Amino acid sequence: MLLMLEDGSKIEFESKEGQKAFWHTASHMLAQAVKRLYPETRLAIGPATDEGFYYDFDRAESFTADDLEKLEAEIKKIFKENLKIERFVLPKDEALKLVADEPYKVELINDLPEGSEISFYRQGEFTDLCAGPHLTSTGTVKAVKLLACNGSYWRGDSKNKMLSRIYGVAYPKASQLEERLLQLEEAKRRDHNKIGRELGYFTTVDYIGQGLPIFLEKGAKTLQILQRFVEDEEERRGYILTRTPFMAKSDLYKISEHWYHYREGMFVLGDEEDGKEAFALRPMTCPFQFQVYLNKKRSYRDLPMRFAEAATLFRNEDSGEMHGLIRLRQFTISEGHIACTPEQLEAEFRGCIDLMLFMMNSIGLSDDLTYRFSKWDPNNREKYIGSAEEWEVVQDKMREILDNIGINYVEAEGEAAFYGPKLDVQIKNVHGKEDTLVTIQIDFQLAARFGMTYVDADGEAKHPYVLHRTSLGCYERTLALLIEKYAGALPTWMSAKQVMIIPITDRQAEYAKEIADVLRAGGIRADLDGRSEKVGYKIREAQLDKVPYMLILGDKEQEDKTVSVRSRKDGDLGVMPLADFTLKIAEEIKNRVN
RNA sequence: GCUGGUGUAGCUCAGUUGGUAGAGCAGCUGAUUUGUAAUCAGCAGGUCAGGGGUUCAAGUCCGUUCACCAGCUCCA
Repeated sequence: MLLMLEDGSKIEFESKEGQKAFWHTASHMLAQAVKRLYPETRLAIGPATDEGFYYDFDRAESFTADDLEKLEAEIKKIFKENLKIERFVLPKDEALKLVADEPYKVELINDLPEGSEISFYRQGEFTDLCAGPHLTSTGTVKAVKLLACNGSYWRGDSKNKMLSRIYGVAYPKASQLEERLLQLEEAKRRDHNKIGRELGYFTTVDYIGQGLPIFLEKGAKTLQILQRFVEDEEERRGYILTRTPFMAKSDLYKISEHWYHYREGMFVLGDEEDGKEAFALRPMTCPFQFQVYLNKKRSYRDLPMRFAEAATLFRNEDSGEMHGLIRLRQFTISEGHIACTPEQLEAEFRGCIDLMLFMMNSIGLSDDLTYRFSKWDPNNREKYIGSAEEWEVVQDKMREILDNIGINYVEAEGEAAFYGPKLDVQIKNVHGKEDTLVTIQIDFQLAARFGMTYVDADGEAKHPYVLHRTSLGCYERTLALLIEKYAGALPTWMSAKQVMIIPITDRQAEYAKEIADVLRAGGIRADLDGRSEKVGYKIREAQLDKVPYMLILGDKEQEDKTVSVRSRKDGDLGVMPLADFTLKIAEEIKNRVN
């Protein structure tokens, strides 16, 4: 659908820019409705996003669900009024006069660089400071839905006042809105936090606490499968397995400086006041795994050294931060550190990316990833250690490697770790919210801090580079994304239960046991429902469990020593000898078919 | 941590202006022995998230703690 913009240009609604102009116009209509119904409200900002639009308001009481309905009705009036949208530009003094009653707008204008154009958009009685672009009239918007009202800080800073943010979506056709609302419903049906609980992956208990999930049979099993997969693959790739403590004396964290900079985020045990020893649960693995390196004097001939561990970490997150399996207080990461020489850095970095891609391909998430090159912020020096020159050199090296590999990344300033730049592998959850799944970091600082050295060919002691990396990411978070990707029905190779055996009557009970034994002996996770002997069959339950394969056994199958196979993916596969089925599923598991 | 919402049986939900806690599904027992989303009958299941307060009387009103959800901030 072609949209007309107020500057005379035309744009497709389906294009990203078109959608933004449309949603931005809708956000102005929301602000107009708010000013009509609640004139005492002060306006902050109201941009379009990739998903829709929002507007931040400052009002004594927050908006209720009832208010949202009224506002929706008022917006509908505004689009029926078909108000013309006009742009105009004012000099700074006149602009400030125009928005004198809107303190947030005054602040925005005062913060504009000197000499920049200050533009406004007017529709009917409503005028807003805005860079545009916008539609030509409010009549183009035909359908709107206000989705939620939440708090948000002015300018995204938690030191500032909390405002009320109203989220919404809008479309040129009612049918498009309906379609979008259906999509949102569908997303909820895939939400790992909902179906993960329903399908028996995990649960939470209020008297255990926030961010501490209980993994149920299915979740625990899948986590074990993933961990074994990672450990086997890393062993194949020359990693050295480590096993380090979950806690340490404060002394360790004083060397790493976590004690001074990350104290809030740690669970501290013991009494540090009385001169007694204080301990803390580990929030990261680095200083523990470094001790393996430090255990002996190292030569350049030892390098690269690759260490790996399924490392359980503890972070005392703020109470509002936890979310399903995405953000936890205790979690296990496929952790690893590589010590190497400068000459080995590129090959090792490439190796990390190759391993990460292998993992993501194996679990089927590789198509959903984006890459972020996280750099330091030269204007915020106190957040980072090391000199500007060192940072620039390492970042240039990292960019060069990334370009050589041909990874399509976005650069993000101020997202680096305090000791070096990162490649963050990002993924969006079912609600469109982005999180880091995997991270690979170059560290040119901590080796010196921990006294890690190697004797080089020239006899000099030197500090190695350290790569901090994960391969599969944090197991719990990755499981969450997998549950959402596959709507709870994981590929056969990582399914906690691969085959459900269903005898139709108790005459087949013995045969069913026989088949279960054969499959289990072949390493296939086959389940013979304990109640099958009594009840007959439980096909309905098996479907709900979304088992990849069901074997249905009747008199005929028993007599012919065959199985009737029903596949989750391919439906009814007919009757076949057990050996044929065993070969088929073993092949599928071996090749990790997703 | 901040803003808002939610909390009744394993699950989905009823529960009137405060007056003895209910249904369906799941579970158990018995019957049924069946070919792909619901066979029949019976039984059991609850400190209404947890303390506290108001009241003759609280699932319902007030306050508080906890947990869950959405968002902000922060992060793997």
